Amino acid sequence: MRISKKTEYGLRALLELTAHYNRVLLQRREIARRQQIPLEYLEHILLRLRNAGVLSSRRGVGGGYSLIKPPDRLTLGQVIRILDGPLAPIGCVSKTAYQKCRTCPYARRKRCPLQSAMAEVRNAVAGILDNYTLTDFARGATRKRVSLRGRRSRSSRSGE
Amino acid sequence: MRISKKTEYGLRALLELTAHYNRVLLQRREIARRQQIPLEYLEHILLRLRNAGVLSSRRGVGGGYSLIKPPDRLTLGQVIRILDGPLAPIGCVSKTAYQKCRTCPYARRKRCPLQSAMAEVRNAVAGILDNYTLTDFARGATRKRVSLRGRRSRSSRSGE
DNA sequence: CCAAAGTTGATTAACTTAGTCTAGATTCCG
DNA sequence: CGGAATCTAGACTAAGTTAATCAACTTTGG
Repeated sequence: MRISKKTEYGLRALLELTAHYNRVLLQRREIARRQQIPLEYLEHILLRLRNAGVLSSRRGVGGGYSLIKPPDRLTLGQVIRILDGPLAPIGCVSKTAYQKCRTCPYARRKRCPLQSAMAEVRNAVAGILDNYTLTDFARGATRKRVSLRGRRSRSSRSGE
Repeated sequence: MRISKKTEYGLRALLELTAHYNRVLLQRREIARRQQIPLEYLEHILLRLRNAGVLSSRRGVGGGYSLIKPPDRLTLGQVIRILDGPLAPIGCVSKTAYQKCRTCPYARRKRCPLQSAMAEVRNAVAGILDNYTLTDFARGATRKRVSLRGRRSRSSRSGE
């Protein structure tokens, strides 16, 4: 049930970008230095977040990266899905990347024991990470649980 | 945050062994057939569960596998740790396999944002899986949440 | 034009996953 | 005892993933 280094680095990079939100652009070099991330590897991660619509960037002199949306509109769940894939432990309980069980002997019956158990895990994990904003994250605090309620962003309605 | 095929197969195999607890020994062949698991791969899994003290086995004619302990004394958390490793998303919040962060710039400060967030996930996951017994699992039901309280097995005091 | 900075894709080494295969050790039965 | 059934153990493999590294290219500001 691990997250990858890529995701760890990505989240740490977003910590820096959250602290600089609405200030100057942050350069890869600076992010890498402060968070002790290998520069060349960080490039890939920032690029991926950019292509996923999380970051914007500008090239050339004085270029760098910044968050596109305010940090209280982006959750750890969204970021982890971008970098590491679905939160669900198993495809058949994923809400954002559902996959039918192919060989499971319970596939056609009312309920599959594995599915019940893993669904419970998925819901717990998504319940935490989809309500944990970058703002909460940067604050190092336990999230404020209702921070997204009522102004749900398009992609985060507790979907796994 | 996936579980591996190995773990999936292992849990499905334990489903069969739970159903046969205190009856005849179950053979690999039979388990593989019923749960549609590649026989040779299943061997590895059963062996690993045996070496971890979960199963006992007997060779020769009429041999097979059986659970060592009653199925309400074994949790999904224990099984997943044996086959897939720690439940924690990141080493520095694991209770059963703690690893100090090596390069994290927060390592020496009061608190690390990543650690706070991931600890919350770990606790949620372990809270579910360490109280989900094979009996609950086989029943396909949501666990009875207090099933282990008061008679905690040596290895499962909510340790990740 | 030039230097700073992001963009992209190729490449790599180590590891993990999912599985197969072969040879050997036990056990039971006749 | 001999042989069939069954588990034990470890080598082997193909494909994929992880965690990088590197080099070439494009864009931007001055």
